[in-house]
Amino acid sequence: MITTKGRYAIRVMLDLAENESDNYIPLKDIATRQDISKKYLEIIVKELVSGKLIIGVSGKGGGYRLCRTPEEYSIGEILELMEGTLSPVACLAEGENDCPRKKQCETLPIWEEYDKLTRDFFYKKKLSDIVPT
Amino acid sequence: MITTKGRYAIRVMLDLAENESDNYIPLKDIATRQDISKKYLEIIVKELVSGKLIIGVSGKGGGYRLCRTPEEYSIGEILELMEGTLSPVACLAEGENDCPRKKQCETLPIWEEYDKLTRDFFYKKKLSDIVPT
DNA sequence: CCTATAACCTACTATGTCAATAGGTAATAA
DNA sequence: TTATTACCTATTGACATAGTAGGTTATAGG
Repeated sequence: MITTKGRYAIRVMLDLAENESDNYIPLKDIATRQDISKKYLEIIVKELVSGKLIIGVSGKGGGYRLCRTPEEYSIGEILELMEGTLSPVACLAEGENDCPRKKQCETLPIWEEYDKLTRDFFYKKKLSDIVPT
Repeated sequence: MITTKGRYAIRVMLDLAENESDNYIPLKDIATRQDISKKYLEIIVKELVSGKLIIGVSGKGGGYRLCRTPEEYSIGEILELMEGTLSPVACLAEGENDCPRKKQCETLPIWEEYDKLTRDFFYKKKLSDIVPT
């Protein structure tokens, strides 16, 4: 299940997209607009920064800013960064391909199919598809 | 994320479908064939029984048996029974429709779309689609 | 230089879920 | 009466989630 971290991250990215300008946007403003604890958002934006999805600048006049246009962000990459994996089943998540029953497993094809469905859906969906025009 | 309970439940159902006969199938046999702890499977089949997906009979010669044909079981209903919900996001799970931001939430449509995608996928997929013919 | 503002950093914690295990009781057929 | 089987209650270790708390560093403007 998609957690608050992933969902909040998308809302942060959206907020940045909607309030784009020459200035950096302070987290305080995002927290207020989105009605999410600033402290908790700190954890989330930190990961967005280290994942190179946004840029953060300290000090007065600082804040956060997107480093690409909204069309160039897929929801999938945001979610994958925050959740660690987009896989809806453990046996398909990265680094866990060691199931001894893999060859004989009759259910694996379903999970693979669903996994692909999920990936396609979220990678095709762009940030710009959500921003109101 | 789909848990072992859901995944094991499908394997149990499949095992029952593949080994269908006039006799009831003891859990011990399923556990051996599927290589899953019998103790853990007890929890799972218990829920399958109370959810009316299978029938259990105690005593010698007892065991479990499907109560419909494999064509009549959707993977979705098995998963939904075991996981509690099929919703991939908390805000859409049953009984949690109390998000105060619902009306203004820009991300809700994505979750709804993904939710529908997931439901359609798993409810269209039948147990008989997996059983080797 | 000083101060306000803002990001950044480390640590902690309550709660809950997951994936089992343990040990027993009740039902049924031969 | 005995072997077999489902059924029942309780417990547990490990881990993840959703935060909180409090401090340090960087930067712009006066």
